[in-house]
Amino acid sequence: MSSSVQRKRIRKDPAARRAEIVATAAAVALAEGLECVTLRRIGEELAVRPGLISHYFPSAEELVAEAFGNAATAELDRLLPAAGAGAEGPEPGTAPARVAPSGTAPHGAGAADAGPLVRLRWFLGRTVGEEYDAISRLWINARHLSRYRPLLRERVARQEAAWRGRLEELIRDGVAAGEFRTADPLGAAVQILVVLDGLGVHVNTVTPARPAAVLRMAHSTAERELGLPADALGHPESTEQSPS
Amino acid sequence: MSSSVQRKRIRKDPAARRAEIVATAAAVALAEGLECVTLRRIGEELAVRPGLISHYFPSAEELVAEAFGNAATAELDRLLPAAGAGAEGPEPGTAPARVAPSGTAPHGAGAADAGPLVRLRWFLGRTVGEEYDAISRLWINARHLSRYRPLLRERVARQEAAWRGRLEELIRDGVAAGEFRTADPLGAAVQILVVLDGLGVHVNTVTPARPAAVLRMAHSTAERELGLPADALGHPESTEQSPS
DNA sequence: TTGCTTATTGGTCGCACACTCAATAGCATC
DNA sequence: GATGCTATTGAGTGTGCGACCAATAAGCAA
Repeated sequence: MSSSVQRKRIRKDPAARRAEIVATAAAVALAEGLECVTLRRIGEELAVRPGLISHYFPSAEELVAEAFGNAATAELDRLLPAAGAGAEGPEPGTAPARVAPSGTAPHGAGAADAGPLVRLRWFLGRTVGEEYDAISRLWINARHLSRYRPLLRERVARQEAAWRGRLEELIRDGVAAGEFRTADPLGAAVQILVVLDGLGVHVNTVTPARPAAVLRMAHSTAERELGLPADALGHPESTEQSPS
Repeated sequence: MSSSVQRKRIRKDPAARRAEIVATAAAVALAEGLECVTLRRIGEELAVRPGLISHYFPSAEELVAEAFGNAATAELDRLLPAAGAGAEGPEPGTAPARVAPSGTAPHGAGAADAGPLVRLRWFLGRTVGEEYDAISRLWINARHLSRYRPLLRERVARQEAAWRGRLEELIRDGVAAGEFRTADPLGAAVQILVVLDGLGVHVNTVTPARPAAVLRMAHSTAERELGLPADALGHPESTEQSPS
């Protein structure tokens, strides 16, 4: 009954099909790496011929860049939602397709309507642990591949700017609310991100267990740069549920 | 006179040939990336058939891992020479072939016989600027590729340990000499390296100019962790010759 | 000089990739 | 129900890769 391949063509709306392709590519990129985003792979994933993918993306590199941009944007929105971005969502229907946020909705401590300090603590708490590993892997992947792929390089630069901007905005909010104290919100944001990058590069390697001081580097950098008392941002493990 | 290909076989000592292959692979890895280390590419570089390369390296992955290890070791020795490693060199002739250190011999400020503080300042001074970019690129490359290549992953872990150990040793020397003050030399070393990694991941992307505070992050981390006064380690650009 | 070991060649195979393009068939519209 | 647009297929091209192996010749030893 199921031995013959399905020959039935499913003809879809170009915009919807394109969105579907991008979403699939983003998922593959996040889970397996950008080099697995190939015409064949994505075509197979969607039960569609490779030629169709190249119909929507004349060059494969475009798809790869789009996949990265999509995945990174989704993760940024999940980890560091823009202030005031509640459940309503801006411009429903108009927004380009994005990979579905994996499970954990930012409802509660990380919600965009909480205070800057709480939001920052929540963000930093999410940047340690296995949950963040896939994102670290994606960034390393993209940063390396940027060496050879101009289009991807540009997308990486744009995402960098987005993450930097989002964090800077959070810091400005905190300064305005009197929770943070810094003369250079952008500089503080960059420093925190540099430390996060440095902490994240080891995901693909087996690294000896790190002391708490190292695991807390992003936290202590933020505390120092934002004029917060030590431990104001919590400990990496204390924000999470207790390990089984 | 030179139209016909050279058919003359040059038969070399296996050890020498192997060393030659590794050195070439390391150079290609450093200059163009680990994915350019292929049987064909290295064979062409040495005017030799690809089959010969696989004769010495049954799996291509082994060669890639070896190339990385070789390049990284050479760079470590150049940037952070082991204390007491002067011109004599340990066990001459026995050491495996390494890519030739590129020009700048560590004679002077960075020499292994200088004091720990001077050596550290020299090292940090070398980690900013275009000179270090190739090394940053290599590390990102290797860290990403480690995701798919177990042999390389292990080599990366070994190199990480080597860099960490070398820096820790330098710090211990400094503590013993009364120049540094820390209760946890290893922790300090790791923190400095994390910051360096974080600063280095952007080499393949166009990034907006960074403020001095960011460029000095490794310096200030070291000063903080080693109980040094601010600016004790100099400024990134002041250690170098003046730009033209 | 002769012989022998083995470093080196030349060729082949299978695989995965991006890219091209004429032919085909869904599906909305009339 | 017929028609036309176009999303989708199928088939084929060329490239580069690692791996494999029998044949060959370089250079050392007898």
